[in-house]
Amino acid sequence: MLEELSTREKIILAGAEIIIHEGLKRFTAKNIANKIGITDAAIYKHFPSLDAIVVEIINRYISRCSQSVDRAKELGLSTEETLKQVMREHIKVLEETKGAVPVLCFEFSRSGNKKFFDILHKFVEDYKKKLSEVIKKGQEEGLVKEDIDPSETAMLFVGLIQAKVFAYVMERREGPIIKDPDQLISELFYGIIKK
Amino acid sequence: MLEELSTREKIILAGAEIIIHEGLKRFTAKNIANKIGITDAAIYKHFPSLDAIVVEIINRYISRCSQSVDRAKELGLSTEETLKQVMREHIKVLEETKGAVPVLCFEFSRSGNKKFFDILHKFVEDYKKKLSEVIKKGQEEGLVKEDIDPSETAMLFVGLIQAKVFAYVMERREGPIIKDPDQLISELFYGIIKK
DNA sequence: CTTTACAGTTAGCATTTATTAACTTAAAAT
DNA sequence: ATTTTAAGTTAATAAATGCTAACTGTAAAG
Repeated sequence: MLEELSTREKIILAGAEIIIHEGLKRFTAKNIANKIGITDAAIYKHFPSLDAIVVEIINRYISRCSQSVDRAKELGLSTEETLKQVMREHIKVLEETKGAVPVLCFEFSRSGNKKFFDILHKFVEDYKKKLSEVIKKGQEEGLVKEDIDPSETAMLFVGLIQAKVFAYVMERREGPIIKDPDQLISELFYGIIKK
Repeated sequence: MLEELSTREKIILAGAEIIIHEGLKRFTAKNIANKIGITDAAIYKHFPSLDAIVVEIINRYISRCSQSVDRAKELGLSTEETLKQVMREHIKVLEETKGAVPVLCFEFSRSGNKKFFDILHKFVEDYKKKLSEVIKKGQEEGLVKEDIDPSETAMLFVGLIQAKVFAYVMERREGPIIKDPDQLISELFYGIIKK
């Protein structure tokens, strides 16, 4: 294929792949190095520490997610369509990253590592805020129920998508994580009960 | 408090607490032992390996979840109330296990560890089957929308709960994971959109 | 040409980890 | 009263891990 990738880039990709397919316990310098045909020590020519690789992986995911929300908002759609578009964009990013970052969130939000926590926390807060605004607008327009908490629901959005990754993995499926994004969105929007 | 707990029991509780509050990387014999005032070697008087502790934590959660579905079904409630009761029971188990199992699911579903994966897989399939039956009954009775897939929706149940654990962890909250279970159930049932 | 910088190597160090072995002690069983 | 067992200890081992240091080759810059 296109072997034009720099070693730095290969490290990031191999690292993400390990997290996705083998779990955090296998995210070690040796495993990453093996995967791309160098030695573990060579990793440190490109990154000061393994933590730095994780930071890079997270930051890339975060910026893509944030951008995708902004992109959806800029389309000038109705509130309902904006919300749906945001979800669709999020699902797209998730598919491409196979849900690696949720795993990282789970682990590093609790690892006592302030650096990670601050990055992840800031991201989640930012994302929640952006989404909350759309939901709040929906409430003002009489579209969304008044008794729901916008920021709670925003987190539900994010979490729900991540849970789909779990189902995907547990059912040993191949192909897309979310078969029918619009069905999922519709269930969240209109519930599962008739009328 | 009630110091009547056996060491074995303390190990399981301390282990779960470490997983939820400090992450999997800190799930080590030494950390568990420190938490309950014994040495790491003493752990092995009660469990053959650390993996065995994880298996025990997962199995307990699983059997309680399964039981709670059966219990809810036996109450002879309406389909709608049965579904709600199942969710309430599941949330109760989740709270009592402090959300450790969803975290483990995320990690071990991709760790390549066949032992863990098989346990989780069996659980998910079983749980999905039981719940699907209730949902299907709901569809036959005209309660639940026809265009939803029962087993997909069963997984949605599980996923919703995972989403809540994610939010709980990311927001560094204390206390209950799900503040208002009935609100959550209602959102799933009736959606977030008005009418 | 020579120098310098880069990107890799091998070797090694300090630490951590899971686990085991050998020993102690106190309580329960005989 | 003696033996056995359970549950703890300390000490040790082997392997893995993160990371560093010293070295090597290559290729661009001067």
